[in-house]
Amino acid sequence: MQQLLFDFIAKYISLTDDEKNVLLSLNLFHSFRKGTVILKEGQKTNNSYFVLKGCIRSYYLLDGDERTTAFYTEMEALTPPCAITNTPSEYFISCLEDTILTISNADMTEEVNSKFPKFDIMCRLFSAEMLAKQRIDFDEFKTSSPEQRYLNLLQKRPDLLQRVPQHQLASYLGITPQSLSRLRSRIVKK
Amino acid sequence: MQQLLFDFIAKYISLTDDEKNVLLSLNLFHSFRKGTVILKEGQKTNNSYFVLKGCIRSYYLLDGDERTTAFYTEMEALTPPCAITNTPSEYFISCLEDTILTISNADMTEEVNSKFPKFDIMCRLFSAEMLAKQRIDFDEFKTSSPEQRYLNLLQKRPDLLQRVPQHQLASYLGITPQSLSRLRSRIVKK
DNA sequence: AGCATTCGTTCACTAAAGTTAAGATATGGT
DNA sequence: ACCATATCTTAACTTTAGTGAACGAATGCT
Repeated sequence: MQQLLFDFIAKYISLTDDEKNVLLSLNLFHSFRKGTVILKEGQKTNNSYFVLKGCIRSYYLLDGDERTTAFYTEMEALTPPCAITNTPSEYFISCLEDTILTISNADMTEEVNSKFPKFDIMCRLFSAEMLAKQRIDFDEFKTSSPEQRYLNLLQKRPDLLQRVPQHQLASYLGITPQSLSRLRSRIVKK
Repeated sequence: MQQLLFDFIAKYISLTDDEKNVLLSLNLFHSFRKGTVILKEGQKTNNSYFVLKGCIRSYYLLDGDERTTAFYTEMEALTPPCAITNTPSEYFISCLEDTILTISNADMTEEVNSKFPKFDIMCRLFSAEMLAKQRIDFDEFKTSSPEQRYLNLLQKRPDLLQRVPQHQLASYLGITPQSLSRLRSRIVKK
């Protein structure tokens, strides 16, 4: 697991053994069983999560039912907006599978970044990259119909279709489970 | 204009006069007339834009018609995904109004950040903030109907309704101009 | 194994958005 | 002021999504 993290960081900056040891001393690694709710609505946190193995999912509870907005799998990072704005969380995060995460918070980030300023550089590069990715996702979502969005997902993240229950995929696509089921049978007919 | 920029930066880090002068020496400020296309599809750039005054808009050209995905107004920043991935742009950016921007690129960022490492900190904080904002926007978009999205926009960015032609707003909301017109008259009736 | 719950599909019906077209206004350029 | 173009609205029709309900299959629990 540690190596997975170091390999990921190596894409942005190179670490000395000293620096690696500082990271290891932070007790970043955490395991959760499938179904564990990591963050609840209304709860405050300034944690950031980085998925080493498994899958986590963010969802809102609106009118009594869940609205899934994102899935995070291997090598993807999630800092809940509430951690930035320092307000109670608007949504839940739970583990779709047995999952291993790193969990860090703003204080840890500040500490590491002040010891090793190049971490700021990595954070900046990684943030910019995530921002660009998310922008593209959002744009694609806006400019497509539900059917196109499903086909797009089929192409870009076929693993999700295997890992995720269909009703969660549906709300991720911005539609109801019934619509997704219909849409799928429509596609098969073609 | 310069003061607007410095005030904005001051929200994240404090600048010495020396540092301000370095920024001023970079020739960041640019004016454009309404309608000017700043970035074209297929074009490569690694520019980032920050709106000091006016409004710019990003849009795709799909099947011959424009699909607006975002508006950026005062104190909002845009780094096109193509500037991160170093690929040709998938979309256009144009000025909705007479607009004053700062334009910077990756080289300038690297140079300033290496001279004054605290810029990395500002970039990191600002990126994280934008990421959180965009995430919330995306989530709201996914979990709402077109009508709710319109009402939401009315609350959160009423200025846009004044500044932006309706057919551009429609595609920003992910619907056709006809649907927006219909939806509006539906709301008035209630 | 038995039971309850969750999940996916189907159906009938309703509501809303897409599409095509037409007409009315507004806008910009010369 | 004039014309061409862009913009907004309305309407009729088609397609698709939302809703509520029913059913069977799969899943999880004890």
